[in-house]
Amino acid sequence: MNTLAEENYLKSIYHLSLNDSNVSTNQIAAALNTKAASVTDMLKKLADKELINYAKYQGVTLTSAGEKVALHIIRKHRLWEYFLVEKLHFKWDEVHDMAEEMEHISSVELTDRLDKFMDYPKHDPHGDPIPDRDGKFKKNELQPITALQVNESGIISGVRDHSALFLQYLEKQQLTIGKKIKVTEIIEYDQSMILEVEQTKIHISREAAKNLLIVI
Amino acid sequence: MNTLAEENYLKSIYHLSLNDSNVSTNQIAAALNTKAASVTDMLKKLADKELINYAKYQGVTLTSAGEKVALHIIRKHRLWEYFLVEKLHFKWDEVHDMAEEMEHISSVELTDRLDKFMDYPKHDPHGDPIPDRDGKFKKNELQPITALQVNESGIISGVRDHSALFLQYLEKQQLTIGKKIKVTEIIEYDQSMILEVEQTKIHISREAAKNLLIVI
DNA sequence: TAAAAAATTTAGACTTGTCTAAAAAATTAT
DNA sequence: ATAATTTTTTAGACAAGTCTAAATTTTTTA
Ligand SMILES: [Mn+2]
Ligand SMILES: [Mn+2]
Ligand SMILES: [Mn+2]
Ligand SMILES: [Mn+2]
Repeated sequence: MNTLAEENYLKSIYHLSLNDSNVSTNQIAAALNTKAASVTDMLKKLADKELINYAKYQGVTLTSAGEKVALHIIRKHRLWEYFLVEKLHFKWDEVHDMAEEMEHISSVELTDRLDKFMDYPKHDPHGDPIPDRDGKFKKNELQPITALQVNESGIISGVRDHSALFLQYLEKQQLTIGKKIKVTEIIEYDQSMILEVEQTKIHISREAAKNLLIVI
Repeated sequence: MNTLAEENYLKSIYHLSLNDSNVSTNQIAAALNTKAASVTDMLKKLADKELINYAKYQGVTLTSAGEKVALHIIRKHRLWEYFLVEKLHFKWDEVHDMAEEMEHISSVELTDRLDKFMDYPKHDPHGDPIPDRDGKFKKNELQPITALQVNESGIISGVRDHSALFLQYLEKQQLTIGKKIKVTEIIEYDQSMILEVEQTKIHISREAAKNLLIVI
């Protein structure tokens, strides 16, 4: 059906589309660790297959066929991440690269049975929503904790940075999905925040705070 | 490390080696549904990587490095087949093609944890032994039921033909792994066999009998 | 609004894995 | 032991996906 490379391009375009409605060649090249010239070549192929809308120099958007493919890959990625953490007991910072391979396993029946086996999880280990077999999911209404004032609270529900380094840092600070946090102080000098999590106080930089998402 | 194509070649060479010590170019081409010329090209690459012993026109054998790679792929193939049948409740004739994709998932840690998750199964759904992480496994001492005389018994433990058609046929006849069978009659005319399985009599052709393996 | 800078595309090349057709080697038959 | 047949390898080509360098277009700056 679609090649591995095509699938990876569609997935990247989907993710980049969440921030910018038109995705540029250079953005895709950066995301996929490749060169702009290679991206241009692939965009022509994807446009021929009517998976993207592409006009030279104008950037791209996914067609609804392309979005469907992208969401199916993302569904598989997140289901396998959930499997790896919940069934095989990997840590949340260990599963992304494995899921990058597993998301390309093609069987739809397998995907649906995996979903059932795990009792239809709604979110992956990083708090990202898992699309159902039709590609539908509830959009997370998450905010960075920098949106909170002193004495306001929220529940940790996602991350903006998925790097192993950040995830490990959060784990060490007990700042994991589902934990309730309260802002006890915002340091005026550098806007860093002091949080209360399960009776302990934790000091995090504004940089980290921007990447930690909560539901209020 | 090794490409998907390289892995498939090594696996085929391993399987063919079980019947013939030296594997020919044409045998590999037939097994992989490709052309002899393509095989020759790949054999040169695998020989350069010291995964096979290859001398022009002489056929090939795996080096011990090559065998190690092949056994690791086969380990993954059989573990995933077991997973698909035991955890996701697929039928034994449905899992092979999915496992052909899943066997290329690279993480060794994932493979070992999957093994543990399923409590270290020794055989896949078709009765084939699952190599451990060092590539070791007990060689099955199986015989086709054609080796039995009238009134002799055995336990169904494997198949020689893995096609969905044969597996579905066996399933329908209740001839599944673990069942005890007794030969009640061998028809002189065509050597077909009448078996007793759980109080019922089943008539199978010699052709089918040759592909059904038992332990005595 | 014209020049400079940045982004994007084109041109041409390379790698992997495949193919067909032709040549060479090995095997089988007479 | 030679001829015929089969097997295997070589030669040359092609598609997918990538790259560098050069050309083109768009955007920014002055
Ligand atoms: Mn991930
Ligand atoms: Mn994730
Ligand atoms: Mn199989
Ligand atoms: Mn099997």
